[in-house]
Amino acid sequence: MARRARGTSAGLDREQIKSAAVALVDRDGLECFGVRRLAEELGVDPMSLYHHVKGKAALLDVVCEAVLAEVADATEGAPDDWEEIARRTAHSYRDMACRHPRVFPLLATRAQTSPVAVTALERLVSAMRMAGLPDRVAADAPMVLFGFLNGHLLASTGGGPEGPAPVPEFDSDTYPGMAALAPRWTDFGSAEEFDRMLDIVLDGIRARTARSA
Amino acid sequence: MARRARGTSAGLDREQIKSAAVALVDRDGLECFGVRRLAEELGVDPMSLYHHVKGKAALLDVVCEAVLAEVADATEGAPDDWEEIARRTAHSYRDMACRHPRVFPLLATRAQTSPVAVTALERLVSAMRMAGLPDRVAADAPMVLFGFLNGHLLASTGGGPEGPAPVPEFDSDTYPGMAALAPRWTDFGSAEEFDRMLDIVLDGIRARTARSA
DNA sequence: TTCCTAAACCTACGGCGTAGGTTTCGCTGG
DNA sequence: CCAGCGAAACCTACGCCGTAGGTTTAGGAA
Repeated sequence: MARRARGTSAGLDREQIKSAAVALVDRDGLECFGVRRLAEELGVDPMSLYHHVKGKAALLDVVCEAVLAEVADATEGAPDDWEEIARRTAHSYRDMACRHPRVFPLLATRAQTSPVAVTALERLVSAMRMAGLPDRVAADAPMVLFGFLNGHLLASTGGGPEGPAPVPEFDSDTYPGMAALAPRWTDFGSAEEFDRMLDIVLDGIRARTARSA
Repeated sequence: MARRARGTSAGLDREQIKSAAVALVDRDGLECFGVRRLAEELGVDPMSLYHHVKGKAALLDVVCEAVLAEVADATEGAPDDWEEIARRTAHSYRDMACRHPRVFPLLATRAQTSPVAVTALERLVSAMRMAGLPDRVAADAPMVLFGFLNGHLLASTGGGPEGPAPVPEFDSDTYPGMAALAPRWTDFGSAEEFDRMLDIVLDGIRARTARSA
């Protein structure tokens, strides 16, 4: 890397740092991510980054914020059907996870209270209440949904673009049930599997609504 | 720490290392965990650990294995009702997560193919098939269940014994639905909330079973 | 023109994981 | 009884890491 004279501007700004950070995590993973690596990527002294971002933790926050923003407008112009909104949100969230499998563990681990996350929740929650779902269900449902989404996508993206580890074989003597079902798991991580599971979760919300009515 | 002469035995063994590692992560968290720290805790040279465990990654594997073993015999002597098995497994899993909130992110992030995990799954899956659930549902259901468990417990333990961050307040103008439901979220992370959500998931599995019949 | 500030760079520190080498204890075969 | 050998410990050293604190300079404000 060509060195820069001391007072010379490197033209750094937050936006540039943000996209470089996302690209770096996408390419090399969280393990390798660091201030020095990112600085090298940008052709800049590591310490220069501290003028724009507080430190490594703040950099990771920025990365989260960036990928979460991609999922923001999933329900733009959708009907007011809460189930349709839930489906679109879930799909949009999954698409993001597939685009950034190495960033996703960061999202699932941290509590999401950023405006974009809250806005998406608000859209879903208000549609549910509008449809007459009891508050109890409308409050629990999004938690179940995002619990499932985070857990499943964490497993099915496997923290990398190689996708999840293939389901192993099971000894049919000690694990007869597992061995019998193994063929059903060959599509682990696929869109079809995701849709089936999402159906189960939404079925649950609907059933719970019916019960409490 | 008192130094030991070079050939003197420190009486290290895998079991001792394992429990010390779990205790260290429980106390100080994953961030601070490291070979040197653990060695200091054991009153031992860092390099001595390498005689028993391959390295840091293997240490974390050992920690996972240890806490997962705690959840092994949750369904000992349970009836063959798949729903009861699912409930017991879920509760036992949650108890473990609450006991080791700082270890849990490790579990949720890695694919679980260890014998104890497979055994627990086998118990659930075979009960489902015995009860006449279609293979399609019996295959999907555990994935939904553990997806939900991992995602929700990750969020509700918040990676530390302080529990999750309290749900923030919402501006009732921009987020009317969220603001209205906020009182319902004050028990976030509680056992009651967990049971309600588990009910929703099990409702979903039951509903899906009914539909495919 | 002069000065100030923002943004860059440089140096240095303590901590990390771990590769490779050295020392000593305790067992075991002769 | 003792030679030798392997296991288990220790020590040194290397190259990373995050970042605190200091220095330099370009460019705008007075």
